Amino acid sequence: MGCCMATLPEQESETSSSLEGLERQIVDLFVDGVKVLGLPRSIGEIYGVLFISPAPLALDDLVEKLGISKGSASQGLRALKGLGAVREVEGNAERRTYFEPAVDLKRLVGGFIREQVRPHIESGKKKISKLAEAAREEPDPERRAFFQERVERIDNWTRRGGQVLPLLQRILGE
Amino acid sequence: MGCCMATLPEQESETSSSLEGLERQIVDLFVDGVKVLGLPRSIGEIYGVLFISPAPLALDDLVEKLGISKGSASQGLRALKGLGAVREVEGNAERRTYFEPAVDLKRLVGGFIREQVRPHIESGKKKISKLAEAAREEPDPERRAFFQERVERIDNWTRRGGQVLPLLQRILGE
DNA sequence: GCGTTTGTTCAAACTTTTTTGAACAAACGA
DNA sequence: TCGTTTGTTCAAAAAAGTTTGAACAAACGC
Repeated sequence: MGCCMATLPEQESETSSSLEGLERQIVDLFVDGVKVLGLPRSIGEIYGVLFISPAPLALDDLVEKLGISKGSASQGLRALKGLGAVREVEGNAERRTYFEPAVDLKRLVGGFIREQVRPHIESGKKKISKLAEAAREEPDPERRAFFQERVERIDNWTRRGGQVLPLLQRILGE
Repeated sequence: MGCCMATLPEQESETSSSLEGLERQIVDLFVDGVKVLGLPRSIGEIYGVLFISPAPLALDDLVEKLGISKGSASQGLRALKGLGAVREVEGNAERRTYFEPAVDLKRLVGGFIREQVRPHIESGKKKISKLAEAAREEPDPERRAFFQERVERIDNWTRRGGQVLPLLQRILGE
């Protein structure tokens, strides 16, 4: 795609963001959304602007629309790419790269699980096996039984968690 | 971004706490766990100590074991009660109140969804209906169609999210 | 009443996370 | 080659979030 589409000369710049009604509302919604997921506000802002933009946007568009620094925009885009929530638009002749949002829930949820959830489950598994070992070493038999029951319970939790994730993705994927 | 990229720093907590091996490991595990859920570390510490304690504990026990302030312990317990993750032990003759952890996953997940997830979904619904209205007011027909498609998509996401939650609870409840 | 124990509150101190912005590098055309 | 455009990096500043601790209140026994 050539340049910046039909929407045109964007009114006055300056003084932070130049978002108009609907855009502002969408951005706020996504900011809330990513906060719930424990991600920084700039991630929500960037995704929001891309989500409601009729055409792909470049880094500088985000800087201007949101009134954030280039550094923020760059890092935010990197994170969103990592989550699979944003992709670079292929095959535009220009030098600068344009981005568009991934908009299907399956992909978004999948990326979040892959990047934010799985790593914690993995590292948790290691810790749990160390726990089981520690519990076995308790000398008092009554306390040992109690500890082992508790460790076993945690182990069950993570096992069930691991089962739920693929199911979740399947359901959301339709 | 404390959250967006790969693995965690795995910090050991260190303070004037009197936790011994297994307790320490459990507490660290829960600290990591609640961090993933976006809750403060003291919540994880308190729940962890209660979880691995063979007998209920009172506020001052937590203060001593964890080396945290009374204020932290008080606030942490309040939050955990709100989540349904901890309950007061009934019918002990003493003046001080003792606490024990809720240990079934269904209850824990249910509390988290009720306290941390649902409120956001609710407030999101209101925002979405405002969004739909704003989209309808776009004069340009092409842009209007695009905006409406996007708003509709968000609406679908939340609808599906709302469907998944009870399902999740049912699966984890066994 | 008084002193003690138990727990809560909330402003200030502290900690952690996020954002900024200036320096840098790479790609391109002239 | 050089100047311009585009984007990245990272130390430091700012913002956000958490914990502390001293003041306060409530419940109890004496």
